[in-house]
Amino acid sequence: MGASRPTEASDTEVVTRFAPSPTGFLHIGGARTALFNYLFARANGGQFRLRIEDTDRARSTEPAVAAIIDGMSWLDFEWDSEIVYQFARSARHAEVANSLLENGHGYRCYATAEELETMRAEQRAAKLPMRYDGRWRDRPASDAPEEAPFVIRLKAPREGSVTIADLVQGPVTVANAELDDMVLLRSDGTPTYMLAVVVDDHDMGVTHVIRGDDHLNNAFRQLALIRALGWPEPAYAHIPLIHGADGAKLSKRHGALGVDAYRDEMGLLPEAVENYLLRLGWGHGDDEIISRPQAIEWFDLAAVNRGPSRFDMKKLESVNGHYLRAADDARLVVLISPRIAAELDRPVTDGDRDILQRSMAELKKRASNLNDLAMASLFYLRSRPIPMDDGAAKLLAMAAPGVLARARALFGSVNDWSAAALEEQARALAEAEGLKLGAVAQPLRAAVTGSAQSPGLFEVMAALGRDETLGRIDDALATDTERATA
RNA sequence: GGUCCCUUCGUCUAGCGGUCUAGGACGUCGCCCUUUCACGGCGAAAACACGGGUUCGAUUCCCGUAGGGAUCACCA
Repeated sequence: MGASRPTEASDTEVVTRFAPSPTGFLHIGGARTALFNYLFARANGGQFRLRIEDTDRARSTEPAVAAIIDGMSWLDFEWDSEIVYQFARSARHAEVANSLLENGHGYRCYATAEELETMRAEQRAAKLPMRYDGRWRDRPASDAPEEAPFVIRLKAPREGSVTIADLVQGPVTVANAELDDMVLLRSDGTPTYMLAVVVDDHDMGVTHVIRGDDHLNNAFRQLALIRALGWPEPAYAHIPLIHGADGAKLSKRHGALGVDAYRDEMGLLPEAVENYLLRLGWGHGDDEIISRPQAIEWFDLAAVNRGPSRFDMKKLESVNGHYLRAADDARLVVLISPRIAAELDRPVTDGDRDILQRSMAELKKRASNLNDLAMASLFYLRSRPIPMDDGAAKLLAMAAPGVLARARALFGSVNDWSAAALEEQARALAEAEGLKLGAVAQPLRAAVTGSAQSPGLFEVMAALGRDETLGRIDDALATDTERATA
């Protein structure tokens, strides 16, 4: 791969990147980092690139790479150019480290791991900050033990300080004395993360590094490397991390889930997750529901809050409910079909899809996620006799004697099987019986839907059709008789 | 512990010296709509962490305190 650059960016074009390490799924915090990078690039007419940081061979896995790409695709964060795999570029990383040896900004360090551990233990005991003491920094090459393994360290400046004009955090200054000479190339010749990011960002033409603020401290070390190399400095934007509801950091070990879980297990829509993530740590006046194009127009790094924000599932669900109601009915039918098939333990037929499609407008108002939507849709598709839940059984038991039977007789003679006509009949019956409409409708709802809650009863009856509706009422009547005679 | 960052309703946020008796959203609680449940509508309770400055005037600027977070590897 050598010094070739995957894509050469022009001097003025904005280039951002999302650089996850494939050690697990794409978690929610990573998704937000990706979103901000994506939005910033698009807002500035620049490029958004994806880099897989797989230099940690022990922890990187192929399925994780697939999961990240899958998550990015689901969220529709389209990246430009090809994906850069960091491990494949290790020769170039080594080349850069060696060039530092030549220009005097790097040096070989022969300290062993045990030696360094002893050094740290002493520092710890003396309550001193734990830093590499630079023991090989100025030693002549003649001191080098023969055939001994060594690492290449950066000869970082020890005087003065560095200030980063962070686009989110504002100016942040750290004294060089706080930083030690970091390892760039390990003794086995592989690059460290610090070296790899700097080289890859440079070679990819990255102009704006937008990442979690857990990297803020790293930025100073990376800047020192960039300066030693004489390369142009990117702009930095360190966005705060997302915390769990308990205020603790949301990590893979602590409650963070992959975006696939939000999709599959929680039944959320990608546009809802995106909207929620956008509003977490960023705001635009009182706006809550913000479309992708609108976000691209409005998004700016300066408005990103500096403190971490807590993840609130309730609000995410609410935003999802909004997008669910706005979603196309046919799309929702497709999305809930697999869930329904699993629940019913049979394939979803064209007829099923047809009735779901016709009922979706009402169904989706009652759900805030696809799981609930699927569950609420089930009663349309169950075969007779449909199961009664407790609420339904209670309604049936408490119904005025004979109303259900008289309603059955009445509907049996109805010719116009439309919601409006059915309602008219029911109202007439209620009036004749001296009952409120609810006293007639509720037992009917129980019989027809098996539940005490459902979309509008007459719409349901119309969607179910005459035969199915009448059959279900008959089933309820039959069990009622059985109970009476038992 | 060192260094760095942060601090407005329970949560996400608006606010960028006077318009703040602090606005919106989620959640919570009422009411309305209504054949149930939702949706929708209306309304309520709910916050500027604390202490000093600066200023005619601080939620807004500065400094402390407290609290929270990040980071200190031949991991990324």
